[in-house]
Amino acid sequence: MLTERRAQVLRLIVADYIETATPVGSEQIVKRHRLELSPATIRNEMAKLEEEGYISHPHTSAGRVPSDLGYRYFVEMLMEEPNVSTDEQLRILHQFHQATSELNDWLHLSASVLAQSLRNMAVVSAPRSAQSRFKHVELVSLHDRSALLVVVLQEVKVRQQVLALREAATQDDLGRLSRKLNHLFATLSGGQIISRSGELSPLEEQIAIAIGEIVQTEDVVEFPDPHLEGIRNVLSQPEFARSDRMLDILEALDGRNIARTIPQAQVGEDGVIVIIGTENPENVMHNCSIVLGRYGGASGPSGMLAVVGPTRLPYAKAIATVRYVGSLMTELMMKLYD
Amino acid sequence: MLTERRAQVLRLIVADYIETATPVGSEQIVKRHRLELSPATIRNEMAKLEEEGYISHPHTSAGRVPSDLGYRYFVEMLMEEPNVSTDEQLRILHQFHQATSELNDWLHLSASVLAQSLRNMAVVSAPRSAQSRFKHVELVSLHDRSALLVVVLQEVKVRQQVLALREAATQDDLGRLSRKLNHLFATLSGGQIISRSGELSPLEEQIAIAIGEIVQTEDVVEFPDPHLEGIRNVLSQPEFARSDRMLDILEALDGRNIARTIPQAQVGEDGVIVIIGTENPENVMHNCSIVLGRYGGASGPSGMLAVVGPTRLPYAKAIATVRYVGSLMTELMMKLYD
DNA sequence: CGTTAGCACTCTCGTAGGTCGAGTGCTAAC
DNA sequence: GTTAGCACTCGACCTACGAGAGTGCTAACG
Repeated sequence: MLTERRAQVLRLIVADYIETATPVGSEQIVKRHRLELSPATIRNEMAKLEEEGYISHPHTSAGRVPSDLGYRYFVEMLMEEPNVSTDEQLRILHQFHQATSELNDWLHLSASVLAQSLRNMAVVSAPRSAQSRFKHVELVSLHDRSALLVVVLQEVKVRQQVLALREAATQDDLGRLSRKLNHLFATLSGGQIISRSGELSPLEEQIAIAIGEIVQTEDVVEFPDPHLEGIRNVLSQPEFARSDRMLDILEALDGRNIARTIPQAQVGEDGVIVIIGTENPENVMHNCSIVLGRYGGASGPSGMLAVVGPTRLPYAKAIATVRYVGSLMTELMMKLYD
Repeated sequence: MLTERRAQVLRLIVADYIETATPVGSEQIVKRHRLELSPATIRNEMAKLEEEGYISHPHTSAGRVPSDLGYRYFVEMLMEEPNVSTDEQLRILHQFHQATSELNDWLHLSASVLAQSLRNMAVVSAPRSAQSRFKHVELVSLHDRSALLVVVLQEVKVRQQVLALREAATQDDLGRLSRKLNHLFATLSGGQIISRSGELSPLEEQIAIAIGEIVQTEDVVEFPDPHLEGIRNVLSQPEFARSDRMLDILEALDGRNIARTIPQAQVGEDGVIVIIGTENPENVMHNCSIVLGRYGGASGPSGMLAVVGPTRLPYAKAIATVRYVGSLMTELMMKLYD
């Protein structure tokens, strides 16, 4: 536990560093904040803070930089969590009102808003249920032996696939078949659908299995259809000025493998969790932080939204904004799908 | 028109520069290719080539670098266009065989293959018709007053939208309605659908208009759903080593506004066109080249595939590979959708 | 006349040295 | 406990300099 004054010094170091991105020195700190203390005193406090691991030296004669532990302490104990300013709220609301009723559109929009607001990167995943369930199927004839299979899931996701049919079928045949399967499979899970496919005719069985597999794949994907926005914001941060650093980060994100870099921590109903630098098991993320939230009702499908940036992240604003945007998304989802 | 020998010198300069990315000097060139001439002679030829604008000096004492005009001459007159090597063909075919029958999947795959093969960036757009036409609609009830509208277009694209219904309707109502609209609107364009919506009941009209708008938006988009792959390849090229250059390029691509950067040139049936550096009207692309091809049958929906990289692009291989992958895609499309 | 050897010149790049300024840590005094 | 004073450290920036690559020019050669 830090003494009051020491904590304040830490707070100022973190705040200044987040703002300026340059190591902060003892004299700077007293000047900027008109402290009643001399730089020497601050230096003493800094020495203690460093001893305890909250800050560190890039090299002998540079100012101090918060360590991951320092950021953690800041987030946990020092930061006052602001509400999103009214201006900002209006700006965001305004953008949300332009959202169409297409799921992907507004996921994209949310990511975009977050990224812009925080001048960092944002990731938003599509909603996902604990277990996805079948809702509706439709078969559209393409040729006498091929058809487009369109599956709608309970979470209002639409999946599609072209099937080479085992036997020829007209659109009428397919219409009848769809109706039968819709009736038979309503609200079933992928596994259940597959296990019941044996009792059907060969063609029906083929289609049932295809449907079952589609429904099942949804269960495997952790963060479905992640929308990524604002990579450029992150890359233009000074910590990535060196181009090799840039490439490292891009490597981590390029391959749609963001899922790996975002730990599947449990986020409570309205909670937002913060993962700082080395707290992330993934190596490439060791100098990045993540502010992770969720949207969607307590039960039913829910999704993830996150802000990703260098550890020098404006945590307070990020947390508030993630929470705010999350709540807007929840609201919108309720309105549209429930 | 260049003399035979001068053209050969140009050819070597372009080839070497594409390979090594460093300005090529007169002595280097004779050594590497065991020419029977002295460096001095080459220098004379180089001076002429520079005078005529085919190559240039970065500074007084560096080797020569091809200009856009030089690349153009190379592509037009000097390059022997290789077939894709058999190894490469096999590698690509192998990857194509893993494609699922989902349109987006294999667009993605194609982009990925191109990017990997050429170690540059690839863009592949979804197929698009001159005018898109309605094929099938399905309404899935979500609530008594909201429904998911799923529209299938003739090009086997699926579009979706959540609708707040003007009046309450059960799934049965919606099923009947879908069947009616399917019958009524088969193979119509968006405009036609909208113009016929007046004769319908209010609810039907609402839905018809929504469908019409969905179909119409397809006509506006130039390169629908572009799949972008291999940004990292391009960014790790030495010409983008400086991080500000990287950001410039990312800016050009990040915002899904690739369409602007790729001129909508007419690409013939089996043709591949090459856009070199400043030939592109878009400023940001002034030190990039594009090798642009198309896939799809002569009539009916067709799409675009392209390789994008620095002007120092392996043109010969790029053209061959774009052509090859394009033909595979055409084939696959015929098989699946026709 | 085309080709070539010779040579002075130019420009980049890497290295080494030198100064400046910001910041630290320590000591001693208040 | 706080502070002034001070020596010290180290990166950032500038300059100088030599090495290396490459050029352009001139004059000689076949």
